[in-house]
Amino acid sequence: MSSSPNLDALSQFEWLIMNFLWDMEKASARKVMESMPEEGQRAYTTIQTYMERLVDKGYLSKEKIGMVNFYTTEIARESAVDGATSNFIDKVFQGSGSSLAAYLLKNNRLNQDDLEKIKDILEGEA
Amino acid sequence: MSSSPNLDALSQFEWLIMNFLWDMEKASARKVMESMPEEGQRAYTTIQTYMERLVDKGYLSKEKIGMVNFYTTEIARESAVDGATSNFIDKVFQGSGSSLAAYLLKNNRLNQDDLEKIKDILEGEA
DNA sequence: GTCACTCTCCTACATTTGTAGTAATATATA
DNA sequence: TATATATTACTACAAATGTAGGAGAGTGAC
Repeated sequence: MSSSPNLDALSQFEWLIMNFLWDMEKASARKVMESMPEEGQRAYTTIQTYMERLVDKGYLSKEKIGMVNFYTTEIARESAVDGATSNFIDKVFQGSGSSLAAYLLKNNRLNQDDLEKIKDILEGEA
Repeated sequence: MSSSPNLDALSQFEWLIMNFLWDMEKASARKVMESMPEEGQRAYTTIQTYMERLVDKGYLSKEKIGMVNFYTTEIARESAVDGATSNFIDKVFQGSGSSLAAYLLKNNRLNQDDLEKIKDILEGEA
């Protein structure tokens, strides 16, 4: 809902957590832990620590209900995606979004369906 | 030339350095320092430290000529870009390259020229 | 009421990252 | 040759990140 206060880049694991929270709206650390995929398996307290730090960074807020903390996102997914994408393009593609786009198209990162969808978007917009 | 041994993610600043080295083929720390843009201004020894660490990580190699160290890339730009892009797509777009592509198209990250080029690519490939 | 369980809060600690100073050495110059 | 300058190698240190254990407080089952 709010605009990003300062955009610390999120780590891989922080994104895992945030993505889950953006989908769920609100969840406890336990819930987050249980939802983690293979690579996301960490000790319960590790997850807790991550989430507390995300609160410190302003990405999450917490509300205690009974004895359990529930966490909610404070930053809109769009802003986070936006910031991350900008940074990524800046550092890896030296600021050129089209280089990234060209790269995606040329490196078989998109399947036929994707290409069709993109074509549709292009037709619709241009 | 070689394939990436282990793909530590590079930081913003490390990308600045690597991008310069990929363009120059070979350069001294001083040269790298002088080439840095505004945001890349750091003490000379800071640049040195970064470069030494990139050697440790296997991204660069150094060769001493006279009393000066010259650094060369050991990892192909393509592998690095590839790894970074995969990681980025995984963490931010949950593995969906087409989501990223769609995002680029929808968020005015591409200008008219870019769009034309992309259309050309699509026509050529599909 | 007691035991087992679970949760929060606090603490800890190794590693990585960002940043740079200093000592020793080589080199160019006056 | 003495001096200023440039370079490397080494060291340092704070902050951030990854990871988790332990103490203490509720709670549910008996």
